[in-house]
Amino acid sequence: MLSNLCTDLANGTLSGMPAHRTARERARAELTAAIKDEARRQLGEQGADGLSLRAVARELGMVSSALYRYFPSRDDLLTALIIDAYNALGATLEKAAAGADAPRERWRAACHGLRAWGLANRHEYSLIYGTPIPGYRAPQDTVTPATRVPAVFIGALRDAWRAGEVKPPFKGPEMSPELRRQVGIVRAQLAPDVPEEVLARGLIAWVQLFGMVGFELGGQFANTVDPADEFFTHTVEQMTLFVGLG
Amino acid sequence: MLSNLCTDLANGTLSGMPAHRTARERARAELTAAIKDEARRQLGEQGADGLSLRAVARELGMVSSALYRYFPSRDDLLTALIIDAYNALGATLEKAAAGADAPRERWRAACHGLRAWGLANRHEYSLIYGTPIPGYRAPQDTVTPATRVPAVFIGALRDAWRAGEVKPPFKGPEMSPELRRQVGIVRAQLAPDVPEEVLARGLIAWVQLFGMVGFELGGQFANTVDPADEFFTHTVEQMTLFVGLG
DNA sequence: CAAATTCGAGAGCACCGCTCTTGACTCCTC
DNA sequence: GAGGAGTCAAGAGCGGTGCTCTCGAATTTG
Repeated sequence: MLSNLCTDLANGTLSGMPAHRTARERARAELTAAIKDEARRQLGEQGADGLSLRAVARELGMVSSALYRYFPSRDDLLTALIIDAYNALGATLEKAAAGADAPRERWRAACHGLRAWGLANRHEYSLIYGTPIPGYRAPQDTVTPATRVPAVFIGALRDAWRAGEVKPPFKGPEMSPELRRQVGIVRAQLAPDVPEEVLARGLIAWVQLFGMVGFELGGQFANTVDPADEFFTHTVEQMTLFVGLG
Repeated sequence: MLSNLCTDLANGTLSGMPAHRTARERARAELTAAIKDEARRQLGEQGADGLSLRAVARELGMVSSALYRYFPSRDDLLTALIIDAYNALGATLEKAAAGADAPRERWRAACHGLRAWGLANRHEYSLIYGTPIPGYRAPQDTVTPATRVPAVFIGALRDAWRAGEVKPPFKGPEMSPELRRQVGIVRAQLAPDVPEEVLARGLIAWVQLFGMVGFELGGQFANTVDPADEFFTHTVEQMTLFVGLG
């Protein structure tokens, strides 16, 4: 349990700062970071399946068993990479959105930012949004970083609504009470003043966006709209209109 | 090469019929089927990663090396399962669509059929539409069966157009010449009379649909629209309207 | 019947995640 | 400053994986 605390500190999962009171702690923090870096490198080359603890240890010039002092299992190492990936993507989107002024431009920027990040870090993208790794259950630690990504989109939509800039182009079907309730959960947390109908459209566009990036990464567009740059841009415009941000 | 022919025959990948001239050929065909069945069983339990040639052989009471007489590698076994999955899904959707009369109802039926099949066969769904297995390249044999699935949707859209039932609810952005050309590839093959604008909307809805099923299977809807029945139905209606099939 | 082909079985290679033990090292406390 | 507590890298080892090769037996073919 003391060792767990140290691991948490080294992983940066606690809000407390490094401290590094002793040389041992500093060495531990550095080695933990080196392991994650090498693991991320291997992840980028061969994907999650190709990530081998033994290979990481080999590359770092140590024996495989030594690595278990830093990450109790392969899954724990993967969890650390997942958290880092969520944070990296979240930061990227926040930055991309911050570059635009009007809410609707922030929405567009976030869409294009997501695709760009996914194409540049396809294995990390697959790690967080791809087929779940069998037998792996994401621990609670991943929830908070994961929230940063949708927050960018919902934030843009919320601000657009407040500025009176959201006008859906056609009337959709009625929402059932249960669906209203479910959408209301998100609403209560992030956008209490936006109507459920608008949030539901945003959610549809959100899913469409991730479907598109997933299809492109999976090569499902082969022989049709591949390369997908034009289709992506066109679809973002269509879905932006659909949401009412056009 | 002769053995390849026999394998192809046993797999049913050639259009020729069994023949079974000798007892050996019959035994080979039966064992090949048994291997695929057991592999499919294990796939359904633990996913593609959990599929082990040794475990399949063990379960069938044979030695692992004997299995290589039937499938030259694990990837070949996976390929056979992929082809079967495409065909099973394709047949399911064709049947679901055939149950409806009006084209727009066939479209809806295909949407709901896809989700139902994906939920009932999640690992097979992931095999064909999930994150690509690293290092695995789908051979040409998978292309034709894969085409059956989109053909159902495009067929419904085409028939609806011919019946004059397609009316997009709002004018979208202009399509670039390059995007027109890309969409035109699909158009030329399956729906030569449907305008590119309509096909592009259909493609957007298509991607949205797979994004939704993928999100649901991946548990991405947790704590929001989960269970996703209501959201799925609502979104299908929205996207059906978006395409102009409403 | 004899030759050619196909088959199951076994041994073996290199890799994997993970566990346990051992001996050396560092740190904290008396 | 010396000891004990805690931490560390290393090694051996377990059971698992995909895959290759060889060998003798069975079956099909001529």
